[in-house]
Amino acid sequence: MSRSGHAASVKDVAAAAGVSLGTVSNVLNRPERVSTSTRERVEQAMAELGFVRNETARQLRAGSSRTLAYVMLDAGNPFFTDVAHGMEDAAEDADLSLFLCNSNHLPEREAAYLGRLEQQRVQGVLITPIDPEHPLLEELPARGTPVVVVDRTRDVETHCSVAVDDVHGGRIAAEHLLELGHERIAFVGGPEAIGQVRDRLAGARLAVEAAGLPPSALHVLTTDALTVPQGRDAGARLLARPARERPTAAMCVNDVLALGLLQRCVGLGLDVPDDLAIVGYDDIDFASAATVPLTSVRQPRHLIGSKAAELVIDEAGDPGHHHEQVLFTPDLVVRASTRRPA
Amino acid sequence: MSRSGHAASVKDVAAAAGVSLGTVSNVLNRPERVSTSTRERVEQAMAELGFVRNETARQLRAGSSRTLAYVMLDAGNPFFTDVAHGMEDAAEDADLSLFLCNSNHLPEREAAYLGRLEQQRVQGVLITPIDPEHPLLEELPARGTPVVVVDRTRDVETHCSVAVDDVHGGRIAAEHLLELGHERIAFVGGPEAIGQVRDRLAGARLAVEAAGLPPSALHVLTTDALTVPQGRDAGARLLARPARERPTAAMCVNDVLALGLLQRCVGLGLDVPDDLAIVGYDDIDFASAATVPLTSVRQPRHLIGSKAAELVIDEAGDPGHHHEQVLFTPDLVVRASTRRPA
DNA sequence: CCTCCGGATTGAAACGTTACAACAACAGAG
DNA sequence: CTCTGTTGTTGTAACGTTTCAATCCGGAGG
Repeated sequence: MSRSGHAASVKDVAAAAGVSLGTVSNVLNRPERVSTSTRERVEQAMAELGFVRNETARQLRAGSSRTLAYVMLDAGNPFFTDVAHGMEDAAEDADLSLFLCNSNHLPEREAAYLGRLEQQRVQGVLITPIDPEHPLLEELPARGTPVVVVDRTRDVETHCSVAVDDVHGGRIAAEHLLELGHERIAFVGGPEAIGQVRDRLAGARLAVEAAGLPPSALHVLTTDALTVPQGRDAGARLLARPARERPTAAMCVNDVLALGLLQRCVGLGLDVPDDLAIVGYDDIDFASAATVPLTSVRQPRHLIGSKAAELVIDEAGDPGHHHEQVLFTPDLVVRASTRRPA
Repeated sequence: MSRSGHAASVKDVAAAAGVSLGTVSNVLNRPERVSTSTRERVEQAMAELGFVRNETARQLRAGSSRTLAYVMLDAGNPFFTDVAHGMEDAAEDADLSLFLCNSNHLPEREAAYLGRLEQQRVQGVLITPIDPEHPLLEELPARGTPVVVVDRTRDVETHCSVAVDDVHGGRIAAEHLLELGHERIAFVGGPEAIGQVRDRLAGARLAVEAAGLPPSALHVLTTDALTVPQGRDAGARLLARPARERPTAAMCVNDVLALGLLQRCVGLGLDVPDDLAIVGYDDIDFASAATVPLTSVRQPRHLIGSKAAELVIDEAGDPGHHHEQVLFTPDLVVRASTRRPA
């Protein structure tokens, strides 16, 4: 392969092989139409020149690209990387590439990525948006770029979405604690602006009500974010209460939060699960790797991703596509962090 | 914005605004050359038609794209996402987009991504390769696509690399334990095929030697991978030894491994750090969030990423670029998981 | 010997953008 | 009035690929 001047083009290959540029293209795209001898000659020329097809030009001519993109909310959260994993597998099956973009909770960055992706004419965009109401989420599909919303919902006609039933998830987490006999349960999470926080809380309330307990059985401990430090802080606030009226169990909106809570509580001398039972949410790998393995609500992460990718691929390819709102049901994984109250 | 037919092009905008297509291009690229009134007319037409610049065509004409890509080894490992973070920031400063690709330890997927990225003519590729000796890593730069190797090294003339001094990291981890007075230290990690495992072990051996202890003071516990389950397994093997000859401290190649080890040891009734001190490596967020916060070797993750991105940007832009092998020095973060032996 | 056929190959047009030389319009200087 | 700028606008030629109608050629059928 030569490094001379600029990258070799079909024209250069054609010249080197002594054929027309149309023939080179045929070798690339419809090899069966080319005689064996010329094909070999062309292939050799390509190898010698180190020819690399210019996807940009192909795409311009063809109008379509071979890539999907997932704009993720937080690449540092294992939940989202597992979702991305599912997408990758589906993309690979369809012979597409998946590019990951990390908005990292920054609205400007999210908008910038969406803009670039639309300009690049990607086949479709998967996104876990910072704000599901953002107008761009309607504009892209209106202009022809399919968008699938992942792990959020919005009942709107412009796109498909794949999410998980958070009310149900909150409910089964609370039910589990109630069945164990806990009657004072802390709900840890926030801010309430986040849809999942609201939904999971609503589910927990349903469970409390169904168990015939008063709403006050649920002690809401609001946090500023779903992070480890906020979990630690919630732990400190919990411990500040007199033991008599302190909840005997806590359910967290997030495993990450639960890990912070667990750390602080154990650090301050509480026994988990005997003094305080803890339920997390998401079932990230680190939840089962905690010193006291966490009971957690598991979401079908891989499936969320692969289903979302399938939807966006379908929308891009099938003119008769009709939008779909998929809702998966989470389940509970019981581990050592929950037990009957002492 | 109209959704009629196909996406609006500069030509459509020009027609709608009653100007030539060159003028539209000027509005886009050199607005100062256009009179205010025509500019406004063109801008209005663009808004009405929902014009989105076709980056593909721009790029074909310009020859250069506005994107970088990072082919990461394992998007589920927080270390790499933090590195990616640093790259994002540097890319944003240079007004480039960063696409993340997850090879996920699969050689075919890594090769597929490299191929597509080269075809897309990205400005540059950042990669933490599965195998630093892979021939593609030389071919891309030879054909004109800059490649920077991240968190691996290879003394070769074809590319820059950014890595961390693993021998030094292994050394300071071991020194810390030795200074605390530990004389039987387990080294947990593997397989040895991984360069970092070899280097960190070498560093640990240097420290032991410098402390005047025999090489046998270091008990090597080889694992099959750097994962939580492997850490648990190592813990079980450690505990199987009679207490008298059991190491009083362990240093792990990885925090993830260390978390598994911690979990199993505590689960089997050992006190950490009193019965067993543990040092991790990478200082991932979950290391400080563990029930017993982990002492760990910290690498400048963000800096690794931003430096790597700067190098690749420089190589892409500056014809006089000369390759550079950057080596950062890690440091130790002491937390509750290490203490003087009982 | 002419015609026709089918496979192999070619040449030109098109995709949407940008750059650039050329041009128009008009003002002010001489 | 002409000349010289200046300012704004236009038309056209690329960029590298794919597609498709047109052509070429050798051989089979009449």
